[in-house]
Amino acid sequence: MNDTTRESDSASSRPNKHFIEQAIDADLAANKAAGVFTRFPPEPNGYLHIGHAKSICLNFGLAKNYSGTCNLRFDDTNPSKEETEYVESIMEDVRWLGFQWDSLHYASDYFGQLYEWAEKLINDGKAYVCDLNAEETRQYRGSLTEPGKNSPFRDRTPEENLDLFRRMKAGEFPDGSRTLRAKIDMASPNLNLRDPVMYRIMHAHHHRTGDEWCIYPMYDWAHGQSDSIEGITFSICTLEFENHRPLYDWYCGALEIHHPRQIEFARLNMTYTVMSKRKLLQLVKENHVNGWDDPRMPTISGLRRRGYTPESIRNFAIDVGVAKFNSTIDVIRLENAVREHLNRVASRRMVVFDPIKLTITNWPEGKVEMMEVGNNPEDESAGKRKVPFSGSLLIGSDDFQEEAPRKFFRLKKGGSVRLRGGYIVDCHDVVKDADGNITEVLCTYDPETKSGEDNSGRKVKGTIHWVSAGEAVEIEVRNYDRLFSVENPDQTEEGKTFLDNMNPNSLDVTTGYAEPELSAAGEDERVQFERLGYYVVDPDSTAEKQVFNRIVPLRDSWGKMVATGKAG
RNA sequence: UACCCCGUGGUGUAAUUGGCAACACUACUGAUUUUGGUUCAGUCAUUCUAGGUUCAAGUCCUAGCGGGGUAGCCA
Repeated sequence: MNDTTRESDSASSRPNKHFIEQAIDADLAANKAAGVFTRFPPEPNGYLHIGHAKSICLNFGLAKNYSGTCNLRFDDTNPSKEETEYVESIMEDVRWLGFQWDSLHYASDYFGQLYEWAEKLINDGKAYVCDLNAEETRQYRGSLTEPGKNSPFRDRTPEENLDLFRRMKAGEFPDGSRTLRAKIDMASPNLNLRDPVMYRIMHAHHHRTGDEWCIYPMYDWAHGQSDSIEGITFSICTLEFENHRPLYDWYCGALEIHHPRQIEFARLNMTYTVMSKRKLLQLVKENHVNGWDDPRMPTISGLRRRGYTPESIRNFAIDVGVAKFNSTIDVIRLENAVREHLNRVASRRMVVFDPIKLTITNWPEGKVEMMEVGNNPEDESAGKRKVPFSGSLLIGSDDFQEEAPRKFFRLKKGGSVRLRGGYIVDCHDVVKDADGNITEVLCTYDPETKSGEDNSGRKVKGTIHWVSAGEAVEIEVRNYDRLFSVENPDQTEEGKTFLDNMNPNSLDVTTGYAEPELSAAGEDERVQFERLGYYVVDPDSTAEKQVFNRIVPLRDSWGKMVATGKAG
C-alpha cells in the first residue's frame, strides 16, 4: 500500500501556513534561528494517545518540511511516576506512526549538566536553598490575587547555598525538607515566577539513573535546558505552558545559553472520549477496558489494534489543523480519515452476521459454482478472488423482510434482489417454525443474470451480500463502538464521574460466516466486510478461529432512515 | 477578584496581513451505482457585542461580553 499519497503535509504545497509555520518563516527570515530543530518530549508515565499523535505529527512534520531534525526526548525528571514499560511503548508508537527520530535523549542524561548550571545560578546569586516545607512554600507563594512573601531563607549567601545544595545532593536531608529555588520575584503576577522550585529532594529509584541522584529537577528547570543542550530552535508545546514561557526565557537568559523559542498550540480534544493520562490510567487499572491497547481506547496502541492505519492518523492530524483556540474535534473526522484510506486499499469480502438460510429451489442439486468477484471496485489492480456459490446460502436476517415498506430495497417475499457477484434471485416463499419465525427463505435464481455476464436487461433495486452455507468459515467478530455514550464524558452530574458515561454497548461479540477467501487474511490485515464495515485481523486469532475487530462501520444511510422514521 | 491566552457557519480551520468571508467535515436535497458504500452536484454565516478610524474592517483602535489556563516539591 502506498503510505504517502494524499498527504499534503509539505509546507510548501499547502497554500496557507498555520501560525507556527508563519512564526518559523519569520524567524528564519530574520536570522533568529539557524534551522528547524524540534523535539517530541513525552514523560514516560503512560501510553501515548491520539492527542500526542497530533503533537508528534506536528514536531516531526515541521522538521521534515523544513529539512531540519526532530529528536525524541523522554522528560524523565520524576522517578516516582516513570517506568521503562512506557518508554518502550512510546518508541514503538512513534515508529508505528511512521516517524524516525534523529536522536534519542532522556532529560536524565542531562542531570549532571543541570546540576552544574544550578551551581552557577547559586554563585550568581540567582538561586537559593529554601528550608520551607511544601505547605509553607504554598502559603508563602500567595494566591492568584495576592502577591507572595519572600522566603526567610531567600538571602542566604552563595557560599551557604552552595554548601547546603551540595549536601542536598549528597543525601544528607530527608525528602521534602529543602528545595533549591530560583530567586526571581515573589510579587510577580505570574505565579511561575514566584521563586519557582528547581530541585526537590526525592530518595527514589530512577528508571535510568538508578540511585545516583536523590535530588531531581523540576520540569521548568529541566525542559528548556534540555532543549538548549540539543540545539532545539522551536520548542513546541501545548497551551497550558504559555504561563511558563517567561520562566523558560528567564532560565535561558540567566544561564546565557542557546535560547530556543517556545511556541504553544491547542492540544487535541475529541468527542466521545477522554484524553487525560490520569483517566486513561484509571480505565486500565480498574479494568474498565482490557489494557492500554484495548481497541476502544484513544491510545495509539488502542487505535493500532483497532485497525487504524498510520496514514489515516497522520491525515487526521493535518486535517484538524494547528491553532490556539481550544476546540473539540468531532470523532467522526477520525473515523472518516480511516474510511477514506481503507476505501482505497482494503479488499472486499463477504461476511454474514445473524444469518438466515436462503435456498435456491431451481439450483442443480449439489452444484457449487466458483464466482469471480473483484477485490476492490476502487482499484482494478487489486484483482479478483473466487467465491463459491451454491443452492444453499446464508444472508443477513436484516436483508430479508416478509412484508417490507416501499423503500426497503432488499429481499422480500415476492421480490427480487441481486446477490452481489452472483445471480438475481426471486423469493417465492418462506419457511417458518412453530412460533412463526422465518427460518428459511425460498428463492429461484435467474440463470441469465450471472454477474459480469448478465444480458437479461433485468434491473433490481437492491444488492445484498451472502455466503455459501457449505463453504462458509466461522469467525469471531468484535464489533466495537465508542467507549462513551456522550459527547463530553467529563461533563457529569453531581456525584457522578466520567465512568458513569461509559457506553455499555461499546463491545458486541458475534459470530460471522465468511467466504473462504477471508481465511487468507493475515495478522493486521484490513478488509471491508461488504455493506458492513472495515475490519482487521486481531492478534487473538488462532489457527482454529480468526478474530476480527470492527475498525469503523460503513456509512449507513438506510440505518439512518430507519432511525429517523423515514424508512416507510 | 490578579495575570496570560482565545472568540469567524452545526464542527474544525482559512482569508494574499485593510480589498468580493474560502476550504474540509457534518446535516439536508438530488444524480450515479451489482456495496443503501464510493463518487458527483446543490443548500446551510448579521465574522461575540457596541462604538471609532478608513473610500473600504473578520483584520486596526477603545470599551464591554463570553470561553480557557495559572496558586504541585507533577509534566
